[in-house]
Amino acid sequence: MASKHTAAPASVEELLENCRKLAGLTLAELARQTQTDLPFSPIHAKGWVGQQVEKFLGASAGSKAEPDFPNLGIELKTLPLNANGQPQESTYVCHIQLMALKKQSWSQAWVNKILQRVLWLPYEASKKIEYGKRKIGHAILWQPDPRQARQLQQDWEEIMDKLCMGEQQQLSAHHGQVLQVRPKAANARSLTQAYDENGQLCQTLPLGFYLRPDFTRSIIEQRYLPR
DNA sequence: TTATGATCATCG
DNA sequence: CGATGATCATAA
Repeated sequence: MASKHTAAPASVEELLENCRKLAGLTLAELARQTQTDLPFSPIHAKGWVGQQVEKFLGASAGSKAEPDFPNLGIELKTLPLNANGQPQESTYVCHIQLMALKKQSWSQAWVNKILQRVLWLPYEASKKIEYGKRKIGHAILWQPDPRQARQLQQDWEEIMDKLCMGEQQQLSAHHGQVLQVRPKAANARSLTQAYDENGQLCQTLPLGFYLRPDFTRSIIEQRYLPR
């Protein structure tokens, strides 16, 4: 379903070429490209940049069982940068299905599949810059290096161990070196079902996986290392 | 309601 | 003042 969307790119090259067209654009120019208006109040349009970039690049929207570019196996993530050119916030990766987390292996984990190939698209998010004048940067097609892969798997296994034991109440964003678990909900009153320590159904906060800012920081810094 | 896109705002 | 927990918008 891509009625209002650009056609999905057929190749990585095509996708990267489209990214080059985005590089340097301001958010106001992006809005023109996607035939949208800049949000009246950015505070009430938190996901706006990500959604417009999806539209521009022809990512599949609202899909839940596939990466943004299913044929390429690539996940798209916009990466807001602060005034110092660094990620300030954690990056949401995916929802955690608390009712279906039995006996998953890291290699089969949805969060792992998403993170196999990520197209990072950094952009200026400093509030010192007027919203419409913030610029989009150069895309980075990334795959975790061995060390990063190890860190991710380690955190995931620690987290999943607790979740599988029904200990989601004892989990917090404090766990995990690079991958963390945090609430992912409309608000603190929206609950979802899960099993508690005794295997009994209970109501709990919906959770999601997030990447810590230090981790995404290291990803964009990799680009400046000699190869 | 669940999942996507995220940032906000308070607290330690 | 950075990180955690809370919150906002939208699609299906």
